[in-house]
Amino acid sequence: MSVELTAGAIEALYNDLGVKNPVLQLLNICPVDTKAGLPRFRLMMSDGRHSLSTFLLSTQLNTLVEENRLVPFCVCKLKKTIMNELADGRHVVIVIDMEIVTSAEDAGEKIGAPRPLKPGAKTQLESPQRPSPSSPALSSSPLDAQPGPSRVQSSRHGTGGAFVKKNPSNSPAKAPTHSPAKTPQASPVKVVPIASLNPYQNKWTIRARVTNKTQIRTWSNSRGDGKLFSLDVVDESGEIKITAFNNEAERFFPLVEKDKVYCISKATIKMANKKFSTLNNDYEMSLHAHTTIVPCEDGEGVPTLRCDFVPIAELENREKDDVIDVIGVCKSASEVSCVTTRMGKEVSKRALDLMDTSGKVVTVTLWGEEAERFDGSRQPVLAIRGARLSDFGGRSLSTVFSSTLLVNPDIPEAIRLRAWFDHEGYRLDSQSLTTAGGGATVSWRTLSDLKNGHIGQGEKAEYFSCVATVVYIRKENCLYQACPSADCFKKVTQQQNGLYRCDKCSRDFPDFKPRLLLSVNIADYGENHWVTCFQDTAEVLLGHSAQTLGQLRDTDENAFDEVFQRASFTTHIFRTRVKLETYNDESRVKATVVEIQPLGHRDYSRRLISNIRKMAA
DNA sequence: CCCCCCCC
Repeated sequence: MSVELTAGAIEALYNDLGVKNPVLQLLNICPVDTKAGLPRFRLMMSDGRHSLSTFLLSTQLNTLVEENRLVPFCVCKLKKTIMNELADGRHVVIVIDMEIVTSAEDAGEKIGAPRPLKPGAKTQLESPQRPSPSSPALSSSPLDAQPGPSRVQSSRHGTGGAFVKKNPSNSPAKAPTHSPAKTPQASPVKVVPIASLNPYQNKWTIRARVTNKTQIRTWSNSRGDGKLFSLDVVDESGEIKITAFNNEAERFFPLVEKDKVYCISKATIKMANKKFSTLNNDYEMSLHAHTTIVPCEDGEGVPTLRCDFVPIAELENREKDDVIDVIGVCKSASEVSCVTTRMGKEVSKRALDLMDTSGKVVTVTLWGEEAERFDGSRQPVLAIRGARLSDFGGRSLSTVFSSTLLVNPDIPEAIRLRAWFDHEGYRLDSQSLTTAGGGATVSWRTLSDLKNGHIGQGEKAEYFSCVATVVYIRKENCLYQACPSADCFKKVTQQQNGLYRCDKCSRDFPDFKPRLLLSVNIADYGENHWVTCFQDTAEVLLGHSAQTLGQLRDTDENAFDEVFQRASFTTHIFRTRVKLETYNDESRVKATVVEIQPLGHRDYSRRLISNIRKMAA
């Protein structure tokens, strides 16, 4: 097999001379030390004449590595690259788009006898670990962490050809030069791709489009309080989350609009906390007093959000918690409803059914303001960038904070879907991946599973159902005085003046409402365990409202006791939420009952009864 | 410097 490499392309790429779709051979690939977040890969490429090891693969191409296709000796066509000059003068070629034109097996070996292009100013003394031409080992240290002067000198291996800027005739100049490769000092700071931003460099400007903008939010915790808002921005190389706090929040909030393009410079780049962002970047940005954000006049070239849509039918084969992009016609949308989270917060939600040309439908849940604003009445095409896959009801989707909704976006996929749906899709007998009611995922367990740590050991909450019998209910402190305002369940304290103080609402009330918090010991045939029932489940278990119980306790102690007697030794299905909670380095599994379905006394088995008696004794 | 991905 004969493969033609684009001779001279390495030199051209390095010097940003503009070379179209060069064909290069991969000689080596190694991960760059990114500490956290998505892996990044550094490549050594060859054009048969020269090799260069400062190629950086943009993360959207990581799949090529994961699929084991981008391996040494494969031949690639580089369809889009961006040359980026680091603070120390080294040039990094960021590969935005490429395709593999010849596999490693087919290419078989190194083509030609490429010599390293060594324009860097480092001498051998300064850089003893520099890869030798015969052993193309790459350093896995961060590209930017190494110090180095910013001069550019001619290649030691070259034929006198130097590295120069593009000249008017668009052909490399012949005269050798030692002039700095940096742009003249008078010119503005160079626009760099988002993919090249890192904490070690501070003179940069990015030109990026805003794809998401949050409202201003306030916070208050032990470390202080303040306000903030955040943006997601994108350019052709990647994306990054930007947060503005306090003064900067006030300063920039009115200036920045979604979908517009801005030049942004002088901000802090820090590691992204992947827990809170699904954006494709290891870093995020926060603004400071010297930050500038200027609207960009010629922003047409800056892309809108790029999506990698997963067909709805394909969701069946994806993992729970995968973050995916999806597009479909919104066949139907529920009314907006209000749910109370387990933290006691009220939040709006709306469920949509999305369908695509596979004829499959999936339910997507929107939250908060997004749920309230969404108008599904005209069956719009909805694209969601970064939705999270859940296994509720089989397969369903939910938006998260970093998801972006695009309603009737002006993209080919949306236009195709619209036409398809209006012509034939609308009458198709669609099949949903999400079963109504979601019930298909009940996980039946025993209390031994809980005791032995088979469930409830993860950071994330797990749900299980078990059949168990109430052995004992703690009467002491089962009722507390809760804040009377609608959504607040915080405990109140009575003041000198007789009023009840809620610290959460920062208000005094003339009264409180009694609320239940029951510690219940339940047992099945093998084990027993303490679980907590809050208001709703406690009322089901005891058969009385918290209000009634509060009155009984204060007026008729015997009747109060009898309620607890009657609830003892009843058997139910307990749907229970378990989670490992850590307080002061000590962790324990917290089990909260979220639903109780009575089974009645008849369902005792003999073993169950004897076990329960034993444990109650 | 926050948010902790929410509900069935």
